[in-house]
Amino acid sequence: MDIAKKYDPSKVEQKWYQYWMEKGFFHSEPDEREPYTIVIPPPNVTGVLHMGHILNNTIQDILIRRARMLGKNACWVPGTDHASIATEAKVVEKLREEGIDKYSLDREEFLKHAWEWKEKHGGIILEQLKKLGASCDWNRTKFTMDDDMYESVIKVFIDLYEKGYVYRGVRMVNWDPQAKTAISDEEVNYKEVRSKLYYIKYPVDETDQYIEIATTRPETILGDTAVCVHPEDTRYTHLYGKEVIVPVINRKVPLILDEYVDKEFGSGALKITPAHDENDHEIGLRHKLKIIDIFNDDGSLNENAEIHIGEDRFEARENFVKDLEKEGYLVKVEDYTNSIGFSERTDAVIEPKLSTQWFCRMNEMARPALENVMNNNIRFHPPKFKNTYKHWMENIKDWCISRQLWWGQRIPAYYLPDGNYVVAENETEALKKAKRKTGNYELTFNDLKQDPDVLDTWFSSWLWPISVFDGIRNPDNKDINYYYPTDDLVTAPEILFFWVARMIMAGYEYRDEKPFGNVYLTGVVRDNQRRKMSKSLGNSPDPLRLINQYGADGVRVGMLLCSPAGNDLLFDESLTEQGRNFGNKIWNAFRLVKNWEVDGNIRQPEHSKEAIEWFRNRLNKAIEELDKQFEKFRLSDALMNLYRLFWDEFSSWYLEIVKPAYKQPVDRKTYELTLSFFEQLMELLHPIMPFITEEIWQLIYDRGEDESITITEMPGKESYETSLIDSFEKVKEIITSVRNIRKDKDIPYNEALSLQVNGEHMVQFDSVIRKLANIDTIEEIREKPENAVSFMVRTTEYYIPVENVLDTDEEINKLEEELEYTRGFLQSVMKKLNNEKFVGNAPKKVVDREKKKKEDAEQKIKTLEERINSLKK
RNA sequence: GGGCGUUUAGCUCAGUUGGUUCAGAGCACUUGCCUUACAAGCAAGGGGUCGAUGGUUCGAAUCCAUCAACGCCCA
Repeated sequence: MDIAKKYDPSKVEQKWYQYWMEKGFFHSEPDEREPYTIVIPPPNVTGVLHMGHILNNTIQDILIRRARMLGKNACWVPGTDHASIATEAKVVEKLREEGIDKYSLDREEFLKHAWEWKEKHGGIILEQLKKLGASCDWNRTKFTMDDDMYESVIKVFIDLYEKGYVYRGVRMVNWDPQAKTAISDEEVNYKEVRSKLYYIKYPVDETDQYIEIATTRPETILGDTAVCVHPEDTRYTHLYGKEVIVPVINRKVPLILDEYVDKEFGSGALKITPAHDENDHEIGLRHKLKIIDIFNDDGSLNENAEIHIGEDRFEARENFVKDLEKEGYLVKVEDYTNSIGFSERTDAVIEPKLSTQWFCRMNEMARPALENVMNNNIRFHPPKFKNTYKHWMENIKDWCISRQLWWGQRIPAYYLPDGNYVVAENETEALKKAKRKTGNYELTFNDLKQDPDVLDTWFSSWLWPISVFDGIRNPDNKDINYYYPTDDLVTAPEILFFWVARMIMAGYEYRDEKPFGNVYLTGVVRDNQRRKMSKSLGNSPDPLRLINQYGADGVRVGMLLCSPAGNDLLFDESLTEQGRNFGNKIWNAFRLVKNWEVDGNIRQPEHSKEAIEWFRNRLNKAIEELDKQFEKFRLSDALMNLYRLFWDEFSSWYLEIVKPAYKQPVDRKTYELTLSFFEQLMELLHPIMPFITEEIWQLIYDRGEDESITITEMPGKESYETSLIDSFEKVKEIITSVRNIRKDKDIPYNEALSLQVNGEHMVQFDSVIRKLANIDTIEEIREKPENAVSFMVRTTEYYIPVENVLDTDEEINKLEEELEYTRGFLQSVMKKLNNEKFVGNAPKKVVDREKKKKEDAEQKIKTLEERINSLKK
């Protein structure tokens, strides 16, 4: 067979992916097998594939492929998320480029553009995942705005409303003046910003005194409705009951007392702006203060501000400071660093704003969600995230679920002319309910006005593990009953609360059951300088370029090489290169084996028989380890295990032993067993490197029309002998020592040597030693030979007789070094054994071990001493 | 400010309930090899007082306390 010297993934990968798709290997339908289910964390329709997706989906694919090969009915549901804010922003931007203003369109027209945009760009990531080899059940692809998914969300909203969990309320929300919508606390990024602290004096009414306050936001002075001091702050006692005059606009406001104020900060007096600060708002409620909202939705000042009307908040700040200065109210300005919230979506500075929004009460739903994580019904990997989760769940706040956008599930609340409202699935239902509620049977559709807002995107994705199987609308259908709860969820810790926690809540609320058994939290992908990968830094490699360059298998291995669960991973392209090199190693090992000429008439050499016996045991040990590693989600370790098994044990030891001499044929038995090992290795590796393993698996034997490694059975563990594996480790040490002596003494490999043994020695692998170290005879001796170099493996002494090349002094030096070390070692062992407390308290097993160490060391010392003496003669 | 976490070889990380023959791996590094599967390779080698201090223990990388540095989350 003619096989290329270098493995070329690009030719192979497309071929097999297409084959898998044509044969429908990834499709799942409920049957009598045990299900294994993963739902994908739906990527945004706005996004393109980045390294985070590569990591996340590589892991999911490994898990799902392994489950499939373990005989489970594996179902990986793919899909995308409508990402209301991000997508709407993109569509608005696109329209603007075309000269269209969003507000010149009505809702229906705008949504038409949004859907067009989604159709065009929405599937990009999913298509890219195919290049990675993702074995999703593509027939089940879902989108959070599909009709059935949409209906599920509305149904849940209504249900929660009727249970009293969903309510309308006035709250201080995080207002994004650019997107003109409220966003949740989780969508606000706080950053340290260098700003200014302004010290401003307010005249006290009917006196000639002033009270000084400090603020970073002087423009909000225009909305001040009080000045507050601490009740224990004696500096202001004489001013109790007075009024204070807001500078420039001369509004009289009360001086109030509240313990919230920090006496140490600035002058100890605080201006109170209930409409524009969360804490001020609470103080305002306590003291029944007036609330003056001075901002428009876009962040410009409105009439309530009295001056600078229409100016943007930052422009108004500058101008108002000039006013203050001119009129002598500005005391001083200091540089100041404070933390300011920015919108995750638009990066605009968040404006705390009072508004009426829809909220979802969390306390009741949080309880089972917390409990079932703490008691390990749902396991987090790594478990350290339980702490973070607990902290969050115990301090959970109600969830603001309305967004002032058009792209998303529209809130099913209908307002009546009298300000009342009803919540219903559709207009017809709403009208019925409205008539009943008001007793006014004259109402018509024209009297109903549906809430213009849509729901937070997470309010649809928290149902994902249920709604992809239509479990909200049809709670007893075949799919949901079979696939739910799903098995594993793989996601980033950044969305532990946004998404994971809420899915757990929805799971218990709507199925009375967890949504998944395990949550594997991946790390954050960073570059080798620990910087987060981001578009703006340009430090993220393009995953598709990497796949083209190194192959999907190479990228998957590269990604996994740096992926301990939950830790940040420092990705570097050299890792992908290492992945590619591993593929090439596998390929060349295959070339070697496949190019052997087989002769059915020759006998199987002894060394091959021995090697096969060893590797069979070694392989089964690895399989056992792999089972444990997968059980604990230690995927990096599993990869490293396979990497070393293939590279070191199989290629460097096993193949080197069974490899026939140049142009010589191999016996049939060895050939067939080697192919079988190769096949098993490919099967074990398949979940991690799906493409190259399929290619080779198909070439090892002639395969049938519908066969594939993808659906073949994973090799199961058989028993193995640890002692045999350990004996072979000694053999490796012997061979390495001989190689070192050859190198040391400049003895070429093709010059055969003889080996003499004094002490305990297993003859089982002697022919392996003969072959790999080029030894012609191995004999046991009782005396120290002359003219021989020696080495020790454990307690056994080995000699290689050499003529003329023995440097006695050097040999003695070497032996004396070893003697000294062994004596020191014995001393430390004796220290333990002479300690009565150790012998008395330590377990017998440990003490026996020390005794064995002592005996071994003593024997070794004796051997070394004798050898040195005989050399000195 | 509150909470959580991390610190082991040049780098990235393992290290089970404290106890195998001086703490392991991968990469990087050093040396010798274009040996007939693979230079994207082969053979060998060096490298760590386990962040610091104190304590518990016969015994500590592992348990406890304090401190330091870094990171994340919340405010």
